[in-house]
Amino acid sequence: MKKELAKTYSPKEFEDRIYHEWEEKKYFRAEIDQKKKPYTIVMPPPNITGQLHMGHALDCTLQDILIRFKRMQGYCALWLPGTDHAALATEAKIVSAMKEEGLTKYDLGRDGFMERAWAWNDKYGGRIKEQQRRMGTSCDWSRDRFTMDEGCSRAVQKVFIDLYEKGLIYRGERIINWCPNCKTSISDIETEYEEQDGFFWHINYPLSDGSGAVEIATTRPETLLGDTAIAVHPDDERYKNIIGKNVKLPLTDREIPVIADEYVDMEFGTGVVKITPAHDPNDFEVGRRHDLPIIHMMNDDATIKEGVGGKYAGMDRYEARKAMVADLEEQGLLVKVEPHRHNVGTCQRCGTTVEPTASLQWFVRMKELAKPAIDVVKSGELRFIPQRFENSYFVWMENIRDWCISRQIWWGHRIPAYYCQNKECGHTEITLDGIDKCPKCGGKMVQDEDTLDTWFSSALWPFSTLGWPDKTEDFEYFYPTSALVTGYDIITFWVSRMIFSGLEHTGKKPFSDVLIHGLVRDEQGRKMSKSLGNGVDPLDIIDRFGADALRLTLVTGNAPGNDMRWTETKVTNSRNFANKLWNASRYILMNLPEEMTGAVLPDDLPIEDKWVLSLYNGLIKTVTSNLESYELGIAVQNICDFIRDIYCDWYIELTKPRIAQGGETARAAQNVLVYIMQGMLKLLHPFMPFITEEIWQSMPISGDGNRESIMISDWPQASDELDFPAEQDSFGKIVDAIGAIRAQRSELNVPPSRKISLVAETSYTELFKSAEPFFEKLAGIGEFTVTAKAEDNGDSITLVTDAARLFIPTGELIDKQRELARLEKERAAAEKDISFLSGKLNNPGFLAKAPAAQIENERNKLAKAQEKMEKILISIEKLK
RNA sequence: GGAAGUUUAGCUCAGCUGGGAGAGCAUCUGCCCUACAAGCAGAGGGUCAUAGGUUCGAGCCCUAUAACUUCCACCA
Repeated sequence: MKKELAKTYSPKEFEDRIYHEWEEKKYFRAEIDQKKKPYTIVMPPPNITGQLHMGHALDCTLQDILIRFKRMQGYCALWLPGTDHAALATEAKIVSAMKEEGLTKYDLGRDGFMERAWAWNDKYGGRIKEQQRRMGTSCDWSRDRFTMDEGCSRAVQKVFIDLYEKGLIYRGERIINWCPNCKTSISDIETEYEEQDGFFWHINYPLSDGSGAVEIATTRPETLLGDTAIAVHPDDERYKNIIGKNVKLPLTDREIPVIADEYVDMEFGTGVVKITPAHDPNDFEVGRRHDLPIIHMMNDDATIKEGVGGKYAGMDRYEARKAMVADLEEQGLLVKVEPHRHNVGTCQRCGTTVEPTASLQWFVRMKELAKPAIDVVKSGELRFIPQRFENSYFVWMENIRDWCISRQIWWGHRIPAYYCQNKECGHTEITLDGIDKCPKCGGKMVQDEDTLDTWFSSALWPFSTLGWPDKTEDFEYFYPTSALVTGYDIITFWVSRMIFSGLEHTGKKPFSDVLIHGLVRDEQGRKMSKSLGNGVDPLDIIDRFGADALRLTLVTGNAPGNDMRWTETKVTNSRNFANKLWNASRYILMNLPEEMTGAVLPDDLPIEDKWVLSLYNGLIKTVTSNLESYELGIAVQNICDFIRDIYCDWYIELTKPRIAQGGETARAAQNVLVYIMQGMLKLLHPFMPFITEEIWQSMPISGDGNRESIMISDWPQASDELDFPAEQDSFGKIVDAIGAIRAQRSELNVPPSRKISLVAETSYTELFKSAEPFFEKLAGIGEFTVTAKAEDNGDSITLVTDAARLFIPTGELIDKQRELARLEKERAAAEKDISFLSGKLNNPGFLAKAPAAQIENERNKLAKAQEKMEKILISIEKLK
């Protein structure tokens, strides 16, 4: 029912209220309807450690736009929300919170710690959902999921077992990245390399036969405790004679062999490499080829191990390095120290320098899984928007290495592997049900202590959330999902893993389109980060400007995959636009008759109504196609431009005289005003859901829109009945003429309050005559004459459009020179046009090869330019 | 070392498959015209990074160059 709009736009007054209404009325719920087509988006689950930041706000906005658009288009639209347990990130937070109480996780034990972790989830898991509600997210909260809830956990276990049975998961000793602070393995992509200044220590390893020493160069001298060989290139003439000999390993009493391996680069360093299989990936491979022993020389906290470390045992790795270098120097084995800049791997979570370590871990064999995941994108069945991101996806997938999925932490899905404690037997059993007795030997079975990489569960998100592995109704109906919206920063972590997991476990791609967005940066283009303190809090922006303004800001002028800079003036602009729309609506409502119940377009409409309807019809087509091709920024630009420039600045102003006049003509205008307003609100609704709903509910709504909420109204359809190309073109001539007069008035500093006379000479006399009220109202014309042939006495200012010559009599003598100069400028401009266009049309190549429509178009432009030129020339002649 | 992106008005950025360069902000001018000064009407401002090429026609396609950004790999 119609209700009053508040005097000023203050989103605080209605945003929360409207959201609750929507939620109460269950508009967000996707009820399966076999008559409708499904449209599904699964939300990238935010971490339970987090709170809403600009990245989420952007992510949220884009998804909400798509889902609201599709819902209005008549799809059964499901947006499925949820949260991620974020294994290591969360555990680290809990551990550090406990530290303040003076507790470690070992004080609590595994069960006690898990209790805390679940309590943490209860406390913080819900927070971000409240924040998302404030953004206006229309997701189906009844289907809310968590990566560690029962269903998702079951999917994880099932996948683990399936992969194991297919031989795609194995346990083995490999070099992994070990974080000595988090005390867990991390995967390759969780390791971030940063360039650091370091040194090259040149150390002499004495030959055991006393025939001299071999100089090696290393950046990590402490690892020599784990050396089990030194290597040279087999073709290296310098060292051929020492291959097979032994060297004395400094600071120890061990002797190790000199081996030959092609891995060694003769050009680099001294051409001799120390081989530490336990602490370097390449050395590990060399060690395997040469069957070298693996000596672990560090504990899990990166202190030197008892037993191998001698006097250095117990020291931290850097402390040991210092001590060892000092000792080497003392023994005369240190040849030299060179500064050296190199890349050092650090832990993505805590920044600690990782220690590559040979360790017994679980891995997913990736080669086989990667292939179909590459093919599905290559074939175009699954696409990235923008497409360029497919490139890095391919590069990563094609060079993929096995994925280390076991983590030495407690918060996560525990690996369903059980090991027989009987050393003779050593049987491994993978099972969903706990098992304590070995099926082979009857010995005691103990479950693997480790949990799974957090991405192992998020990789299953598109189907685990829909009930898989059960063939639920949801899964059957909504899967595969339609679009995935996420930032380019997690394509490898997440998107790629969902793709191969979906294909492997469900036999189908998990989604069709991946819409990639960029990062929201600060005003100086820096990443928003906690350490810099340059983050902008979306909630603060919502408090001050409203969620609609925030959303509009995030989507305006942004193209897929591109970063954007955050500035507050952008939000002010968005808020100003909202205010504009608000006031336009208020104006319309103020002038509507009480009894009006809906907008009905009369059969017989004046030209300006047809003009605006025709433009509006074009807008529907453009915006719909923009949205369908993920051009969200362009779509919203088009909508806003129309609302501001066409609807407010022109059409409302055009109808004011009619409204004031009252009667039939006013009634028609009111109907058109409301009709288009409804349509604009619908088009804008996905972008600015709150304000459009608030206005919608205050409007007299009829027809298909006679519903209680814009959210569930139908998306506007372009139609031939709204298409008036002739009127659109004709009225364009009036708009041109008024524009020309306004510009001239402004140039001459004629105040808007002062009426001027106008004589219009045109062949469109009827058209111009009928437009008199517009000239009066919008161009400040007092006396208005339209004629097919004007008496040109040379005492008027003459404006020329391609449809008319417009004379503004000055009353007194005009400055002939100045007027001539102005006309001369116009003539030059017209001449430039003509020469450009006729040049084009005289070009045989253009005529032969350009499409016919293009040629026709250029011909029309030329004809108009020539008409205009004729008029200008006449005026110049008269003036002279 | 490999790859991708960016370079367009003073600033922030659009510009879909090639058809005479756009928006917002900022600047300047004039306006409180009963929806809106969070506004209205105008104006100025660009060799589309550089050099070649393809084409009837290039901001857009190709090649090279420069600067900046990012991702991947990682030689001890």
